[in-house]
Amino acid sequence: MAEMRPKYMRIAADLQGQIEEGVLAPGDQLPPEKELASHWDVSANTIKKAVNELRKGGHVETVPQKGSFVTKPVQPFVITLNHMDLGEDDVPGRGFGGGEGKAFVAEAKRQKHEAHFSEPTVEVIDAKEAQIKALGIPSNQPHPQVVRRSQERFVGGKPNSLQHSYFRLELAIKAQALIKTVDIGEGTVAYLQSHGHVQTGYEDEFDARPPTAEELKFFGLSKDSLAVIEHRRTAYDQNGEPFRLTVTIYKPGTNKIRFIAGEVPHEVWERGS
Amino acid sequence: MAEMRPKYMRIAADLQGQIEEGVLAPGDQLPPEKELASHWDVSANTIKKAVNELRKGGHVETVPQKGSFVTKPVQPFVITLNHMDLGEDDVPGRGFGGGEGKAFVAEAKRQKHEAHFSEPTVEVIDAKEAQIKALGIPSNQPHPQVVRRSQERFVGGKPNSLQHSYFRLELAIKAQALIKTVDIGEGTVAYLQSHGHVQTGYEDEFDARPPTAEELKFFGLSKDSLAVIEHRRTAYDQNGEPFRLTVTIYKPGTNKIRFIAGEVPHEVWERGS
DNA sequence: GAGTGGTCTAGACCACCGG
DNA sequence: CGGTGGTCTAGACCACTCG
Repeated sequence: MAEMRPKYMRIAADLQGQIEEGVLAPGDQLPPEKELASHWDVSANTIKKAVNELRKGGHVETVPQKGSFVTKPVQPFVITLNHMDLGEDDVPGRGFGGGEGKAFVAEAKRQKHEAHFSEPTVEVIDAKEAQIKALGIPSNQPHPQVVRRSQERFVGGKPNSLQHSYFRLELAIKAQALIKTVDIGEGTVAYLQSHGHVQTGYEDEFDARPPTAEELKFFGLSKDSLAVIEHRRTAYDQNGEPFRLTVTIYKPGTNKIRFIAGEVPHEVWERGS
Repeated sequence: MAEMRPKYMRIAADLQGQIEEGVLAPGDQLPPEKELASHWDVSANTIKKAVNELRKGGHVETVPQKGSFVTKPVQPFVITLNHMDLGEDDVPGRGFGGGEGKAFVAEAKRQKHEAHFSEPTVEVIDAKEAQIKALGIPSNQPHPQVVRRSQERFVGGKPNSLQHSYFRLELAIKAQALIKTVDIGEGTVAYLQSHGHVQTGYEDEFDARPPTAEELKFFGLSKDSLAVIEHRRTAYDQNGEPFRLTVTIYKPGTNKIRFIAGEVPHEVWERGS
């Protein structure tokens, strides 16, 4: 018989089976690694590799020095990225375009989730290559700097996503609310429109990557967890100039990120409500 | 002084520095793990953890029993998902909507990439929950089955993405090309339109998850590599019925997945050309 | 057959958490 | 304080690839 799969894979599969059958219920703490090791009569490192597999699959979350816990299934928060926010089709309930602050809370409420967000932190930082390119900053500028507004967003009391918006320095001088550490209630789109930049289009990009240390801390996870999803939106104004770069980091599983095109049934829009 | 970061993190950072400075050039093989271990005077496991970090960051790719190699930077293949494929706006060069076969090769060519794809493999399989839901199969149906068409896609001779399309069994009986193991030259959208299903809209969803064993094999990677990006498109016809589910698996880094809304400058559309 | 990474052991010490 | 997971060692054997 032999079972040529590595031990740690077998143990991971065993544990996953126990989770699926409810022997280990959502929220339960796994037995300590030492106990698991003696149960299967393997060394501690082998158990670590097994638990690692479960972590990568999103079945458990490990908090260092406390324990590993079976992930609670959550009603995912549906994030519809192509809100009809470019003109007349601004129908309530048709997505919120990943907007700042209040738009986020309103959309969560519609989906019967409680949500809140931190006050933004604002910094002027040296621009990185990606930000220079996205914002179309001329390359002859010696030490390009940008304004970064960051917010932490929570759904159901738990960390949901991190959002960073980048603006050219000149823009923040014209539109000073950008450098205040206060949420822009009307939304940045409306606010910047009143300062001469109408958002007429945007380009969205998606990537998956391992979380940074900061992100791990925010999401409360240990190393070797899931990858995060990075969504970058470059917004263009009526002159075809990029004027905002918004980067949002999501933990997979708790969010459902989608885009809708053309005609789809009403129920599809309403999903998640 | 002390440097309290774990050794494996320091070593990973060292190696990454060597890659960035060109000491280790793209395509180069890393020294064998044993050699690295003696160089830093640490045990083999510590080196493994260090190399692991690089793998997760996409800086090296490891082929078991051969070695670890510095990732070659690639001109990413730009995949614009909201091709104007819903009507009159079908402008060449404006994305290919993740289409099957020939559309994929044509888009690659426009971006000056060589591309090819495998003949599709076609199977009738027991439908999984996600497929039943997406295709709107009635829940009173006892043993729901679906047709799955799968293609492997290559760019520049290297594995690029895996695409699986799912259809209801009844549809494949009406539209028999779906169950032939031959690429549908005109594209499934056009083909199914001539069989009474006009694609009038779609819903796209994104996720990140660890690769399955099959995907690891296809991409030629070892375990503990990057997460993959999963893109699911549910297509709706003129009656608001879902009639196709297409799931595409991308390796991050080699592809740039994007969505465009509203008016953006021409250069944006042309990026990647 | 030599070289590679993958798995595994049986220990050890540490840092952080909670009561 | 005891309990937890995180790091680390110094070995071992295996499976696979390639010349």
